[in-house]
Amino acid sequence: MSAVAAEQPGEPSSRDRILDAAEGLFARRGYAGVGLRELADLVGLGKSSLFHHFESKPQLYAAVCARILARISEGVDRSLAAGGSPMERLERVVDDLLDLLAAQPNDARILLRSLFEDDELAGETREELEGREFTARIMSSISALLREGMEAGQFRSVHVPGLLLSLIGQTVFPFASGEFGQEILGKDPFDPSEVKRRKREVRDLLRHGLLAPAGR
Amino acid sequence: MSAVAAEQPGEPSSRDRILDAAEGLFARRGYAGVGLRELADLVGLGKSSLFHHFESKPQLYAAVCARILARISEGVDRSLAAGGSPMERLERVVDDLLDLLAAQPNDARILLRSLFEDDELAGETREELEGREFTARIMSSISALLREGMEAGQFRSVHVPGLLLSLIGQTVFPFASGEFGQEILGKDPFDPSEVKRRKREVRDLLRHGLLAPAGR
DNA sequence: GTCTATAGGGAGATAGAC
DNA sequence: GTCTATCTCCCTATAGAC
Repeated sequence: MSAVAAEQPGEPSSRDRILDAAEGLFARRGYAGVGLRELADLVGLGKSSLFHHFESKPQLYAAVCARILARISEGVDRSLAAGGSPMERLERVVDDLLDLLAAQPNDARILLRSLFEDDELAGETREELEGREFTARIMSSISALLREGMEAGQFRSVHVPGLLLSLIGQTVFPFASGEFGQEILGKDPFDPSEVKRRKREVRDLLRHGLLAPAGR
Repeated sequence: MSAVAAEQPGEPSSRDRILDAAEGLFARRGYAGVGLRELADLVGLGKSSLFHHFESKPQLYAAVCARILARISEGVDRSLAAGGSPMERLERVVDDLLDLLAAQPNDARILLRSLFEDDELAGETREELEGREFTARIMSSISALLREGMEAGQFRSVHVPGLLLSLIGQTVFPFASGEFGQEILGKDPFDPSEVKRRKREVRDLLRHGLLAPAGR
């Protein structure tokens, strides 16, 4: 079903507990800021045991990123499957993505952080290739949707790649902005009422910024 | 004139050369990913000499951030000073900010990265307080502009803090997205033609997403 | 699959000569 | 204002017992 092995609900494997803990640490302090000693302590293992589950620190980081991208890619696939007009599908993708980012507080930060670390991940490990595939899949799905909406005349003519970056900035960034976002908003960006508000904001900007004049 | 001491053009001081080099390194690898040894080598100094100019690594980092925020704050002040309708001023602020981020390739990354490092900078150094003041000044200026536009009836009714985060996502994020942005766009986000395109994109989204129906 | 022990190196920071 | 030398600590990773 998924590229990540299916797991029965029960007690999570050591591998999964390591991934969970690493995700939180990497989100807070970034790749270089996390020590394997700290991670091992958090999981309740000896430091060396980590190397039984992952070859190296870069590979562990890539696995954390790949798992997040897999979640998002599957979410986007699900959101797009339900059908509807291009605008209906786009709004559903955005809504569901915001719900997903709100439910997984580490995702937005790790995603943005990973974009900034061009250097670290220069390898060709399985996890890294997986992550790149998921990214490509997500981007091409949404690009296709935008092009379809333009061809159907529902969207005005826009530069698709540019709009993709704008959308990421509007959806992912607020959940990664941490204390800054909290201070600006006056409340936690992850608060359900704030998530709802953001959905409305993005939707309004899309409707008035994307719909062709004929559609208004 | 400015909170940062005025400097004659001539050969830059050691302090400035350290700040310049540190800015580039922090942008590429983040706070924890940069070693002072590497920084010292890059500047052409011994590692210990850095401590003559800065008390500690966190303070150096805060100084780098404060300098960037000072540049942006001054830019925003200048952009707002010229007058015009709220929409004209908002568009000018955005245009000038995009020009500034394009001209200073490290700024966007360091700004976003610094938002993610809630932990590291818990201190109360002069540099850090300065940075927070600049941030507050920038945010309150733009917030006031948005509120003025709403009260004047030129902007539709929006949630000001939420729109602030959206604007940051649309303007700052693309310049921080590095190789990812380059791959999506098919060209360097810092390329003049792409900067021009982004100005147009943000402006179009603002015009069609912000203007009150009566203004259309 | 987890552990202890350790290798080999780099980190931030300080002391004190020049 | 820059240097060399050094302190102490932590890092990733490996070896090998259990």
